[in-house]
Amino acid sequence: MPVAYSITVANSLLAALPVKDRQSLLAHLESVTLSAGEVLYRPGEPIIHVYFPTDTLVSLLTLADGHQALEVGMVGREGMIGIPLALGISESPVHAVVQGAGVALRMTSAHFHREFQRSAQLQREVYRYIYELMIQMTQTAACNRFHRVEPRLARWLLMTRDRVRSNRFHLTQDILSNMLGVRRVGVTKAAGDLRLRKLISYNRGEICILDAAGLEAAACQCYQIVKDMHEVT
Amino acid sequence: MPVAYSITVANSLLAALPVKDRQSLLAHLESVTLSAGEVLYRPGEPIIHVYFPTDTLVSLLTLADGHQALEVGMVGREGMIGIPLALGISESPVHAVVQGAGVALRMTSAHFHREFQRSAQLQREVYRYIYELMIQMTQTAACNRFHRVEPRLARWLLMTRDRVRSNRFHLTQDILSNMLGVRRVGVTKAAGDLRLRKLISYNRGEICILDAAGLEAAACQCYQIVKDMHEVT
DNA sequence: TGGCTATAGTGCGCCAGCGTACATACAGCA
DNA sequence: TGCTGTATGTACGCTGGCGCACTATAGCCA
Repeated sequence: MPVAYSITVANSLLAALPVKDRQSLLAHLESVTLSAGEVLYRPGEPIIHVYFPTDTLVSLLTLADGHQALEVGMVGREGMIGIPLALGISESPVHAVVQGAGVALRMTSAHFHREFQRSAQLQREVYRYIYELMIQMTQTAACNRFHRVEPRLARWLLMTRDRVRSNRFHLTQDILSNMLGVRRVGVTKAAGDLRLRKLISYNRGEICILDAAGLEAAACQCYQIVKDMHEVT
Repeated sequence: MPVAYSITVANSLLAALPVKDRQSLLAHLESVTLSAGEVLYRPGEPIIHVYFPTDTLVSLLTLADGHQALEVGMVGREGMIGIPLALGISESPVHAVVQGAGVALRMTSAHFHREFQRSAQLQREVYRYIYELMIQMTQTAACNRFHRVEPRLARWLLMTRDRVRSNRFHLTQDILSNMLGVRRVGVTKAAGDLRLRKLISYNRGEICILDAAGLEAAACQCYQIVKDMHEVT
C-alpha cells in the first residue's frame, strides 16, 4: 500500500528525521498490517524487510536449549525491526514476532541499505536506537534474573502501554508467560493479584490497565531505569 | 607506552583490519596494563578511552534494584570496550570491570572518533563486533533465566578460557558469584562438583581447567550456540 | 443445542537457590 | 610464631517457581 507522508511521523524514529530525508524514504516505504503471532524474522534466515512500527508491537525472542522462548527486547513506534542490517549483517540473531496487531511501514533490505548509506541523519537515529535497545536488553536481562514474576509482569504491561499508547491491548496469559519466561500458571497468579489490587482488569486476553500509577508502584524499578535512559540520552 | 606494530594483531578486531588502517591507528594507540577490579566505565560517566584487550578480560555488568551485579557481556581479545562511541553515544550504559589482569591497547575517544570516521574497514569490524556482542548478550540473558548454576559456571569458564587463551586464570568464587548473579555459596557448590568430576581444579582463586571437553559436556548449549554464531557469521 | 477449543483457575509435591550464620584454612606479614 | 584478612566449605530453614494434572468457563461453530 502506498504511504502518505503524514503517517511517517507515527514512528518516532522516522519522525526524528529532517523532512528531506523522510521524504526520500517515502518512495520505498510500504504500509502493511501485521497480525498477532506473525513471525517477521527467524534466526539464520535472511532479512527481507525492515519494519518501522506505527501502532504495532514486536517482540524479540531468543531460545535456550529445551526451554520456552524468552523476550529480550520489545519494539514499538519508538524503533525499528532489522537493526542487524545497520550493522552490516543480513540476518537476525533473534526471532521477531508480532505481539500486538497493527500497522507498520516497511522497506526492502536493499532499499534500506541504499537509503541508510545516503542519509547521515538516518544513520544517526538508527545507531542511537541500537544503543537504546542495548540498554533495554541489559536491564531486561538483570530483571529476568533477579525480580519476581509480579513486578516483572507489571513492568511488561507498562512498557507495552508506552509503545501502543493505549491502556487496552490483547494478550493471553499464555503469550505473557513466554515473554516473561515463566509458566502460564505463574502469570495467572501474578495477574490475579494485580487484578485484586484493582490495577488491571482482563478477560480472555483483553487486558486493561486501570491504574497506571499504581501499576508503576507495583513494577520493579527497571521500568523507570530504562525509561529515564531513553529520555535523557 | 608506545606500541609496537606487532602487538596490534593480538587483538582480533584490530588484526582483521588491512595493514594500512592498522598502521594509521598505531600513532594513537597506547599500551596499558589493566589490573583486576579496575573499573573502566561507570554508567553516566563520559567514556575517556576505548580499549582493545590483548590478553585481558573485561566484564560488562549491569545492576538491578537492591541486587548484586550481573554480567551481561564479556570482552576479550576478540572485541573492544567502548562500543557506544561507535553508535554516537559518549557514555556507557553498563559498568566495565577488568576481570583478568593483562594488557590492552587504548585510544582516546577523540582519536577513536576521528579514526572511525576515516576507516570504513574499522567501521565494518566494529559494527560486526556489536552484532556479535548482541548475540552474546541475548543468549546470556536466556541462559541466566533458565539454566542451573553448574552448567552456567561451566559455560562461563569456557568462555573465559577462549578469551584469555589459557586454561589457568585467577578468579575467586566471590567474583564468579557476581558474574553469574548467584550467591557465593552457590558457586562453591557448583565448583566443588565440577572439581569432583575432575573437570577443573582451583585453589584460592587459581582456577585451572583440567578437562575442556568434559567441561563442554557439563556446560549448557549456550556456549556452543554463541561460539558457532561467532564463527559462522 | 451440543460439542469443541481457547483461556483461565486450582491443587500438590518438589527442589534449586536464597539469606544467613558460622566454621575452617591458607597466605602474607609483623 | 601468631595475627589478620581473604578465600572456601558447611549447615539450616524458607520460598518462589517448577512440572504436572485437572477443573471451570467463555466463545464459536456445526
